[in-house]
Amino acid sequence: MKGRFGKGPPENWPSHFKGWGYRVTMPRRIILQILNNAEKHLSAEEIYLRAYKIYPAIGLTTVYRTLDLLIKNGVVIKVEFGEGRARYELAGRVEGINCHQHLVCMNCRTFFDSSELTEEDINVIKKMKEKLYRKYGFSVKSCILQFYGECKDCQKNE
Amino acid sequence: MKGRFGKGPPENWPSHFKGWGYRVTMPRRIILQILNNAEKHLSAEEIYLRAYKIYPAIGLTTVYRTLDLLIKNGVVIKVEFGEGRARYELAGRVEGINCHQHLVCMNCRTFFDSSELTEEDINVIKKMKEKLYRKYGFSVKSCILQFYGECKDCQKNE
DNA sequence: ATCGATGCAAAGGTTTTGCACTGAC
DNA sequence: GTCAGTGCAAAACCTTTGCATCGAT
Repeated sequence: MKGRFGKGPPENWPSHFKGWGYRVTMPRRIILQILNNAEKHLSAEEIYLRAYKIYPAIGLTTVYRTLDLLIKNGVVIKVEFGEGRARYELAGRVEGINCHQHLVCMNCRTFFDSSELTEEDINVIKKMKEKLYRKYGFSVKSCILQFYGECKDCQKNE
Repeated sequence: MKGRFGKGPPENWPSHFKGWGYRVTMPRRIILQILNNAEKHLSAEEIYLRAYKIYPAIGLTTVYRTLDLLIKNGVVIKVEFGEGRARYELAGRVEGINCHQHLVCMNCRTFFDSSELTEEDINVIKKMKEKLYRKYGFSVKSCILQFYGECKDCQKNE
């Protein structure tokens, strides 16, 4: 199971599992489809439950293993919001970088996406990316901007 | 154990545990001291091991509970690098926001800080903060910019 | 003296591993 | 027919909880 990280996700990934040298199986097809249709960051268990409805033979183990594979190939990003479980989302490519913006309420622990990066934001991130390459030889593939604070509701109930 | 999130860390926090209405105990003093001297992001176990050398009576449970307390009071930030365990670091306040920049190698899983935010970077983050408040009523207290990619060494061995 | 804080042991929850079986190539 | 991929059960981990005891105030 060699990671091909760096090549980025092929356009038609379902069939391109093969392109990476991996076998195309039902669980893999389904997991990718679920991630593609996901309206939010899903946990491994949530992915498992959705997959189960379509293909009850699936095991949670396979979900974890497939996610690892997709992460290694740069198709999926693993995110953690301090809940004690990881969440996964498709890496959407913007300007050569996959960039996600998350808000986490430190009080009630809710979290959500805010994918509202302006052109200016993206330019700054691109500059940071270049600087990190010059300075550390580190090649940035994706980035997560996680803001912690208090959500509207929690501020009210202060 | 009421969180006082939002007030920010007092300048002389060891003695100010008391200021928050909490008792000043040996474990708390030691854990804070360890975090203060830490050269990197420490896991709960690493903190425990360091504390143990100074005060062998300490328990891992207390480490977790003290960290929760410090997080709730905005003194410590909990970070996750996808290792399956959390790490903790002191929240250094910059321009009203605690901001951290992390690099994580998706191949070898090493990670490190790059706390090199330019004035421009900080301005952009401040703008984002303001926008998030206007748009969602979300009050940003700290932010983590996590870059995922490949480190120098892993690129060589490709 | 009170009651918050602690340590231990046990529980809880997520993720990983071992192994025999299955199915994609 | 091979061997990568799978599912199950068990193991491994990290973190939290219950409870009796300790100690800061």
